[in-house]
Amino acid sequence: MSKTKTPQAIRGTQDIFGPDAEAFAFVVETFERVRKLYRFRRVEMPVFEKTEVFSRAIGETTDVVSKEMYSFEDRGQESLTLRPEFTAGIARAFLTNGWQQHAPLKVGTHGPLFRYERPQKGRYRQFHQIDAEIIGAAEPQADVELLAMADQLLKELGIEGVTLHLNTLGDGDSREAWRAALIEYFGAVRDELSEDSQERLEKNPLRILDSKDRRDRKFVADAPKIDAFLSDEATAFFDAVTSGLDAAGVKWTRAESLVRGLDYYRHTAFEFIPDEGSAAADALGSQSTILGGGRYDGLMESLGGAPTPAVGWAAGIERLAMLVGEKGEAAADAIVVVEDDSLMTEGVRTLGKLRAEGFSAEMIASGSPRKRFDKAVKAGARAIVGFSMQDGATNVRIKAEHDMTARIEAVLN
RNA sequence: GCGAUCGUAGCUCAGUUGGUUAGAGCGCCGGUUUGUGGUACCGGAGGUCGCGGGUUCAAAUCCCGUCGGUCGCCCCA
Repeated sequence: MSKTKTPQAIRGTQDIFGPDAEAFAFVVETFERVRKLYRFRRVEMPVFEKTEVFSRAIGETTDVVSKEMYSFEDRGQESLTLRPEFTAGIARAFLTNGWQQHAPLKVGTHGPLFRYERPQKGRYRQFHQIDAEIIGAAEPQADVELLAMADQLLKELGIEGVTLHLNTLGDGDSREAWRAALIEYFGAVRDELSEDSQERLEKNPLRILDSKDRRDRKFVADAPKIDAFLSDEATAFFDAVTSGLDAAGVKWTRAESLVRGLDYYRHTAFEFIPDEGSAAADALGSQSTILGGGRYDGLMESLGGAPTPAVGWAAGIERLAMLVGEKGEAAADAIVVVEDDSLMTEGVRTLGKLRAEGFSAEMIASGSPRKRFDKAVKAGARAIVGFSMQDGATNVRIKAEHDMTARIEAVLN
């Protein structure tokens, strides 16, 4: 006789339950409410796409594409990939569904994403994001609206001690010129850089700017600044974004070394980051960004579409949930206690009536009859309806908060 | 991919330099007690000490491997 082994959950996945699940739901519900406030339309996207959707949109050389994707061949020998982010799929949908007709299109969504990474605090292999995008809007006003929405969301979630870090990467030409200057600057001191940054020099020199290594940091301060390479248009665009944010009452701070990891970003780049020493920073460990995004004017072309300006952001639901505090499960409006099994029918009938009247209700009718009422008391419902037998007659007892007693009686009669 | 650390009942943990049948609290189930109520007492179920090797007369305890958790690097939300 061999015992069947219980399969383990896959590494980096979570079974979210109890207070964590409540916090998760609170984040999603708040996002949905704010989304409607800002008139973003809801979209539901596929969880997987052709691999090229991501490899072309995000960039072959990025870590996400080169070593973190869950890719597989389906039965038709097509290479598919579990979405590591939302933006690429939404861009693909915009092109393949003719959503150009709705431009400027504001959409929001949320759901699971997949990245093959080493799990740690606030980082999972299947994780969840909320996501907002404005597609087909070249105006800086779009950036402002998107950021105002993010800012309000965080406020409504009750998250404090978080600041919007804002930067511009300029247009394509500005970005390339800056990149070349950075390679030249850091290349001159190559041997003094950290091993990681020597590698970044080849692959993604912008990344050296936010290296945590002390050996790199002393050079970062004097590195070429993007501002010196911005075209007049790019400067004007960024000015319009910042003055718009001020007008909208969104606090921000300039972060000259803020860059984004994915290739498609242009102009505005931003992250909401907990302030140093804040409770939020402690709660998040080394995962500092809770919401990040930017403008991705070049993305549509990489997918074979017409040039289409767009901005978007995404935020990790798990990370936000860690910051919203304990969310207890709500107590039941009523608990029906059947203290004698012969009264089960009465109990079931009453339970149905209560629920039909909009009371959240559950029944306790198992275990030791004498302990059932105590269980209900412990569960902390707003009202308890007890059915018991006394001298051969049915006895109904209601223990409830003041106004509840009358309301429950009204339902029972 | 790299590094650190941990893995004993459902949960939180104890288990002395390796040495009888591995323990506690909480929770769960049952009984008694109380009786308009979250009481107290008694009893019970529940563990191949993550898994696999090794050392030893003897391993929860030491060694190796592996899987998993946690935290950090990288990367990112």
